Amino acid sequence: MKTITTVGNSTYQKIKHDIIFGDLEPASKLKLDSLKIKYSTSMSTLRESLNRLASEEFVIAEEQRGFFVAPVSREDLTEIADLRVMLECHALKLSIERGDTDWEGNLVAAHHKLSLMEKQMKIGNESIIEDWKRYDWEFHLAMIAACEIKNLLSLHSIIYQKYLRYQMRVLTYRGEQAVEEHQEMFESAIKRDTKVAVKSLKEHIENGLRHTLDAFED
Amino acid sequence: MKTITTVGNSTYQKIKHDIIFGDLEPASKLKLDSLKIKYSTSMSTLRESLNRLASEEFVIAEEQRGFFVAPVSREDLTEIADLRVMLECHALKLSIERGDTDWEGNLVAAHHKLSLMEKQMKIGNESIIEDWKRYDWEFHLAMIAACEIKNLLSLHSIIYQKYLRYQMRVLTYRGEQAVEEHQEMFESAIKRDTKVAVKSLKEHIENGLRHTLDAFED
DNA sequence: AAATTAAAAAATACTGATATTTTGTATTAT
DNA sequence: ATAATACAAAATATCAGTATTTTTTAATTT
Repeated sequence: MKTITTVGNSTYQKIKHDIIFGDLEPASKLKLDSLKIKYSTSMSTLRESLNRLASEEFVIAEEQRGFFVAPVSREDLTEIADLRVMLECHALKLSIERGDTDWEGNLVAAHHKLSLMEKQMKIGNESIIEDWKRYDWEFHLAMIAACEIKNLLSLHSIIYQKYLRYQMRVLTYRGEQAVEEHQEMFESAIKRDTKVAVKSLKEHIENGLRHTLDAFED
Repeated sequence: MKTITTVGNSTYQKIKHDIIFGDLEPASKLKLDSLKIKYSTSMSTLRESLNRLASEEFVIAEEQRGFFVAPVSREDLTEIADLRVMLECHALKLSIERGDTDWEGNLVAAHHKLSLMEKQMKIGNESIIEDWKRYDWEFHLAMIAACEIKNLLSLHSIIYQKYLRYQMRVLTYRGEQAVEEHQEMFESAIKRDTKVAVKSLKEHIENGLRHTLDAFED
């Protein structure tokens, strides 16, 4: 992404990325002086970014004691997954009911791109994990995009990213099963079979949760 | 509330209060120089607060163009109410299943205090609107407090406050009906009748939405 | 030796000032 | 008259430095 933006915004995105992809260790102290150097920005700009992240709870702010990366735990992961089921299933139901031709087109494209990535993952190309995860996000977003509820989509986006952090921690590929689940969700969405689509999505997330919990180390 | 806190945090709370209670007009420009004076704080501290509020979407931040109070609309209100139904009903179901003696005790207390306030409102004491709304919040929170899902409670808290802003805009008392709805929710929760409690809560919010939409001026 | 106190070092919270960017206004060209 | 351009004013984004608060370290007392 090469879009020009403010220093504050790009710092925010970089730190968030580093939290999600594990470069910043959960529960670790975020020392302002070090971060100032690492992200080459000034104190106030850095603090603005950290305040935004604290609102979304990627960062914990303790008054007069500074900032910490949000800790991880099995309970938190389980909560996040349950919320994702609730938000994403609700959005999916509405999206299938309301989706028009453009929605279908974008969904077909997103699914196709995700499939290509999954084929790469299958043959063991581990260098594309970040790309793969981006296409996974774009597919899930394309599924629910037509729900037309801005407030729901923005909550979902945050929850999805928190879920992603846990996936990145265990970094094991669920393989053929996840591929089949994506395929089933996709086909039933196109067929406008809301019931099957929602059921598949719920199982997809719950299977992912079990898989991630199994690999999760306290 | 007299708890000592940082300048940043109290500024954040004051601005949020002023947005919710309508002192800061929806969609209006938040000029940094004026706010700096109004809330007697410095630029960076002010900007930290605005960044937090922007994350929660009480404020809209446009890059290089500054900050605006989040606009209001009928669509937004409807979205907020629907989300509140989804989040709060889910939390209530779990809370009733998991609630212990302490939960019951706190709930009884919260309901009692809300009832007292509602009696005051009934006899036309309009000076206590902020207190009344605080007790309404404390009652709804006490209902769902035992759900034990931190992530759910924090999302709900933001959505509730957004809903509250709309209520404060129309500022008309729904009267006896809302009182009865609170009573029914309360009694069925104590009886651990999840089905009735959840149904009452859903109707309570939906009735409130209709009432607020009717009084809402574009 | 353990606990308490006091001084120091380190880190955070905050302020005032500078540098960019945007917005509004007037001038010129079509 | 309308559109495009250039200039001036206003506002935002950023930086560097000061003031508090917290944490660490060491000394003192019980």
